[in-house]
Amino acid sequence: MAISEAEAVVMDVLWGRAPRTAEEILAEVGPSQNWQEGTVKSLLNRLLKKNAVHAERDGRRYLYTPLLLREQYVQQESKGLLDRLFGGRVAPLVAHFSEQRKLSEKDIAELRKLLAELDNEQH
Amino acid sequence: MAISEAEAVVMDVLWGRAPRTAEEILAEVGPSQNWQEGTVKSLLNRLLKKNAVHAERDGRRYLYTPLLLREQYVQQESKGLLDRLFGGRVAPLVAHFSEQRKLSEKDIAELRKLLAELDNEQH
DNA sequence: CGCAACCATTTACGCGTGTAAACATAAGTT
DNA sequence: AACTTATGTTTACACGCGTAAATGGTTGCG
Repeated sequence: MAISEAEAVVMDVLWGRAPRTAEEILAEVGPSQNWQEGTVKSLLNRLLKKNAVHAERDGRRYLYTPLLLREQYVQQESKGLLDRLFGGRVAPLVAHFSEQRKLSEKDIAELRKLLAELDNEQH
Repeated sequence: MAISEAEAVVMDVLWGRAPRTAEEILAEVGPSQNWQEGTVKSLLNRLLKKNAVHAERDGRRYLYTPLLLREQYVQQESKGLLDRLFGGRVAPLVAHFSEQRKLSEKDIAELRKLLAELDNEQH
């Protein structure tokens, strides 16, 4: 089962640093998200059921560690979008942003560099 | 309210050609999706409520036309992903696909061309 | 030992979604 | 006029999600 958006927020905290306690997660995420403790606990439990995190007892509390890797998650999400909207091809996606003028100077510079590197690997 | 994935499938048909009757939509989408008539009707009604499509009576049936443009939808979806996963920047997204070896030769060629064009516009 | 504090687990509830059955209505046919 | 057919509208239902209250267990303190 896919992990939901709220769950991904919790994962983000764990991807930043792990292991973490529920309390720490709440501290980091509570302000921006306005979540109560119970909310975070529920999300953690759902993530446990989905095998996206692991919990290890540490005295009276648990330490949570991500099992699902950020790379995997990003991969799934981006591939989904790419397939649904751009026929699975990257260039049309970039073209889309280009038309939308959403390419910054920095983006362009980095893309150039990226292509140059691909060129080098080539032979 | 955002339009859901199943709803987007219906929109896709309408983006391909419009106006269309419910029957035509079902004919195009039923085989791949295994949907019954009622399902398509429900989705159309929800899209109506969301003002994503317009329905015009034509005798005993309706002709459905998209109001939400494909460009708008693609824009929302891609921006959402970009912001959530890549800090709103395009280059990291492409880098991600590059690392994943998801750039085809064709992609690379097109990206090169795109950058060249951007270069021309520049001055 | 009994109670308070601290965490976690369970339960809850309204909402959107995917899917469809049931119902309504109008028009064509006999 | 009654019956059938074609279409759309309403209602339904299970499930995941966002959010949190209620409940339960364990540990430290008086």
